[in-house]
Amino acid sequence: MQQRADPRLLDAERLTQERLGDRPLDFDSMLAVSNIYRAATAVRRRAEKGVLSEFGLSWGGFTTLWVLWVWGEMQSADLAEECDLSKGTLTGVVKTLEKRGFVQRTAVEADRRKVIVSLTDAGLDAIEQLFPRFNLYEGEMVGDLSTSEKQALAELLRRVIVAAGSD
Amino acid sequence: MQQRADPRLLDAERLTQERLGDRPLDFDSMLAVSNIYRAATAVRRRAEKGVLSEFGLSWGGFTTLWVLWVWGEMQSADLAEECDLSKGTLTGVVKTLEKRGFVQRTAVEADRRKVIVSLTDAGLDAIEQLFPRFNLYEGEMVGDLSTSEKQALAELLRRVIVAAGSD
DNA sequence: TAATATCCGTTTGGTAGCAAACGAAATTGA
DNA sequence: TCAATTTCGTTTGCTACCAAACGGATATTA
Repeated sequence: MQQRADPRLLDAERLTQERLGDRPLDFDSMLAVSNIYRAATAVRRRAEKGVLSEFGLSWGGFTTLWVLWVWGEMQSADLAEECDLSKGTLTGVVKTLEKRGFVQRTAVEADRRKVIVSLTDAGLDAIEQLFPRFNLYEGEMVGDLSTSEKQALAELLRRVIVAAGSD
Repeated sequence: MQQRADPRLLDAERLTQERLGDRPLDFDSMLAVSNIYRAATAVRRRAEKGVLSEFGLSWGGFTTLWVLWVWGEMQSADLAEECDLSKGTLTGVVKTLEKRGFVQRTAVEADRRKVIVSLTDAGLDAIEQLFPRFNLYEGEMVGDLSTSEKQALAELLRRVIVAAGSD
């Protein structure tokens, strides 16, 4: 009597069960973590190919514009922190955004080591136009989920972020 | 009477509500998507700094070894597909793994355009040692969640993967 | 002060990632 | 049979990303 495969698993997940099912592994954690990563990749690629490419922005560039929009101008180190990038990476991202005319750097008089990054008018314009459209994409990507499922998903992930972030 | 902030939101999420709360945006989708991405970054960084660095492996290199372990030797294009990488990227990852002595390339007699990638003995050894430890990390990173919450998380993400993957 | 330590953003050197162009090898079709 | 097309994996040119080294600027301490 043929047992039907669990329809809630992706093909790759099923094969993994077949091949590793006899080992003492934590499959629930494995599936949760690997799906976090796969979902993030899918979401990023979709957004980059869709809205973001029209503005010549990568995910990182978009995030940076978004943070500056919501938080206002910031010093480089804080911006890196908020965008969840290393400061070295941020230097490159800001350089690219500067070329596109979306942000500007300003030297700080009082402490000449520091640099303030802020949106230009063009950058403000771009993010004001872009974000509502980005948000529509977000809606599509989690469109299969009900409101309470979206909230549950966000909350579960919040706990993962906290747990994984604290070494 | 001071309203207390919702303790279930991260600081950045709270500020976003403050700054954008009056706009007609889909906040539930926004929080779900951005937390997917933040969780993936946190998980990846933690794993790379922890177990993976001991074996000189990146996330992509690890994934490739893992796929070869579970699925067995594969032709390049299929391997790229299964690892969720472009074929160009896979060429580089395999090159790195070859240097480390973990995989080998074999020409296909019948069709000389094709290349089979397979684990070496050292590669098999590495993934057999590595995966159980990686799995412990996975367990820690979602350790705050109950078994049923992990399963719920995986299932919600599965639906996001499907929705975001189908353009 | 002057010497030392710390802090800040950039640079460097490495891997990773993509799309698109490429060249060699099949396959198709006329 | 042979020209055109398709199918492989690699290469190229670009951005992104990190850790660590760097060099200038500020703080600290003697």
